[in-house]
Amino acid sequence: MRITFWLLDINYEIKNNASEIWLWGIDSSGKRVLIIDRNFLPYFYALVEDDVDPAEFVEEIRKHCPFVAKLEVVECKFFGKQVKTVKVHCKDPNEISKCAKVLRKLEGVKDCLEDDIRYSMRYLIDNKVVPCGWHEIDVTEEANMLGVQVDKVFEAKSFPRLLEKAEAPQLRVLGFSTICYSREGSPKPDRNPVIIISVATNHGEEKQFLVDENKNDKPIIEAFMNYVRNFEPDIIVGYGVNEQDWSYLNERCKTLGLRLSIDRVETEPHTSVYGHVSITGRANMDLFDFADEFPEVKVKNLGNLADYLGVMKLKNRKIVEDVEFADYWDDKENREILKKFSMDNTRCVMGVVEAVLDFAMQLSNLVGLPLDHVGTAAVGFRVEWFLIKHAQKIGELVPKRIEQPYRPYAGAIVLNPESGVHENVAVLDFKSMYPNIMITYNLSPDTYVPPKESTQPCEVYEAPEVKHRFRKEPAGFYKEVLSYLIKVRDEIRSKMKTMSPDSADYRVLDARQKAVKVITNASYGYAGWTGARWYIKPVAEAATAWGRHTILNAIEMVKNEGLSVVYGDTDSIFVKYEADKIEKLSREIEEKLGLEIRPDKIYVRIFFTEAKKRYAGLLSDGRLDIVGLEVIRGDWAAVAKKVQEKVLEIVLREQSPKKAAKFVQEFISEIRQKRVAYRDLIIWKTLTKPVEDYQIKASHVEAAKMLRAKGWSLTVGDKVGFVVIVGTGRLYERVKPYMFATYDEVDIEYYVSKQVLPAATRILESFGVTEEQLLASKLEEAETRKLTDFFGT
DNA sequence: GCCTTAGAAATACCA
DNA sequence: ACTGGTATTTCTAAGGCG
Repeated sequence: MRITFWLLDINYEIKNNASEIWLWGIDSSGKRVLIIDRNFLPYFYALVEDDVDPAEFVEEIRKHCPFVAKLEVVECKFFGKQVKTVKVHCKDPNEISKCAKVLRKLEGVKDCLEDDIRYSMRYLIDNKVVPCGWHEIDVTEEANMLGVQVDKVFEAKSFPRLLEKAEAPQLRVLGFSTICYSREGSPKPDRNPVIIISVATNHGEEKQFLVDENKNDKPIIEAFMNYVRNFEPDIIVGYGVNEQDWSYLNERCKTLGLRLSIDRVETEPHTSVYGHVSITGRANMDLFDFADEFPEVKVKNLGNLADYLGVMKLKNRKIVEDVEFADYWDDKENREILKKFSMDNTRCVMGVVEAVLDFAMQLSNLVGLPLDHVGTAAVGFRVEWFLIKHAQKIGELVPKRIEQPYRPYAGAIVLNPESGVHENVAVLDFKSMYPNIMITYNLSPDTYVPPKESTQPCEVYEAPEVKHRFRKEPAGFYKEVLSYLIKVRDEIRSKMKTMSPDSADYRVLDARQKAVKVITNASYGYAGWTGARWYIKPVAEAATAWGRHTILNAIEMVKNEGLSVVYGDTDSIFVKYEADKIEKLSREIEEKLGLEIRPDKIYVRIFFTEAKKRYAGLLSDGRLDIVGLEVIRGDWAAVAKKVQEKVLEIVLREQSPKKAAKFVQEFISEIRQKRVAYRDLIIWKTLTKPVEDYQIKASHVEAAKMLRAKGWSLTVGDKVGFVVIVGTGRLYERVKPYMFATYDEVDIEYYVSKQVLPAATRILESFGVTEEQLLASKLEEAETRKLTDFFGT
């Protein structure tokens, strides 16, 4: 019989020394199915020396690895060159690395390749099976002997065939969040109970599991497990669950003599590659992994993300800090607040997952990593899996990951801005500059010509400055991949133009084009990453060299046309706007340099500081665009950011530096009267390494140490929020974690002189306003007159 | 021992 | 744990001075 299914999760099992692929999916009628494929052998490649005949060598291999299941002589490409290999199949995936290790030492074997590709990924790639995609397959039904939690179990009788259909089936989504009770810092699963588990489903159910007065959490964890098993979710989602909740629940269950069983086969959640927690038969999603998609959110916590995405209708909901959980639980009235806080967290989870699920599924589908892997995989690995998928298609062997030494190379050009205010400035942008350079000049690991090799000049593209050479023919690996991505994205976007933005199809396509964009844009960075399997420094170095060449040529052409260039960075040129000239120029540049350039933004008015990468402009649609300045930095107190934003508003919209200066004076007066919110004084900084590893004393590290002294554990990547308090000595001697300090302790003058003033001055000094003038009280007649004298009345 | 200062460390941004 | 280019603040140690 033939069925169609949408792939949710994949794992493998070893039964009697043989391997089985388990495909978890949803069929076209909405049934949950498990399809077991027993017909796929794991394998790797043995690359043989040039003087060895692989056909004869097969016997030699069998002698050394008697347990191999099958040997095959195969012609492949490796970095574009034809190579002879023996494809070595084993019955048991665990034997792959052992066998490869033996063969590597064997004379006549150059190397073994692809022994580091996991069996389940091998299956997906070789059979063109894609997660979050529809397939059809011939199957026979078999008895559900293991009591697996699905409607039907099948045995595969063919390999799956990919279908076009893009839309996902109706999935069952369950979100949850937990609250633990601890009086001595971070909760420890061996002694601190889980007191609240809040659950919600996409069927609109909400449920809260609360401990009794003895804080006995065994019953609630059991009840939670039962709830999950009854609801049978396809996706379980939370925030920070890979690092926190799952391991805590697992450990806690051990302490309580329970088994955490929430999957479809009665095994415990287990940590897998990239640190994601795998729940067999379901997709475990950690929304924290998608927080990076929203760079505007500086402190990446659930509440901030939900607020940014506008998913919680309730504004000003009470936020309970971790340090307060125990106190809130112990207080009758506050306990209600804590309960609501927990339930709201789960509601936030449901809201955020709604906002990112389409994207996550499309990313999974595009790069080929299962939904639960793709979030935790770093950008480099997402790109790499996409490349591996393509390599298989064209018979290119996947290189091993080799630890490479870091060798820096030159990057892009940034022009010095013409500081001050300019009217009518257009930005000419090269479209996807690096990917298009890589396509145009065929920059790729398999087209690179090493310096030793000689070529005819007409055979190769030679990069300016660095002189790296790349064959013009045939099309390189990167060129093919990138051309495909760019083409697909253009197709999607033109299709979207014909659709209603409210339709479900539109949303899916939008998620798809975003996923494609992410992978396209990361490809240059991948090429220059020493950890990449296909790392070839000259590829990245040539891309930036062509980039510099291109932008410098374009600037030259702009100037020759009589237009003035006021700024430029990497792939953009800011010019005084003259509509007809710019249209003509774009065409000429495109023609001459072979790369697409187009006017992107148009600023009615733009302000440049003296510094590069820091400016603000008023767009023709009325929006204010702020770049690089304190307003958009996450490591400045909100007071400074708010003041600077307002100053920019006044300066750019009303063109009145005087009014802006007056505003700053008044704001400083407000701060000094402590009339600004305490939370606006918090400064957040990231711990980029373990606390002990810092070479110098830093304020956020000192604050982290204080938190640690009270039992709160912090890890690399955590943001530490602190305030500056009154006292003497260095700054790092005058900070406290914000939840440990009171408003009375705060050193207001620090915020005036080191936060608000610098942020305001950064803008206003260009207009002749000095710090002294900003500090002068508006009531002081003399100072006001100074300002008036300066600007006139 | 105190003060100034140049350079390193640290962070977060732009493209 | 994708790249290089850049701005900025704070810390730290060296050097000058008394």
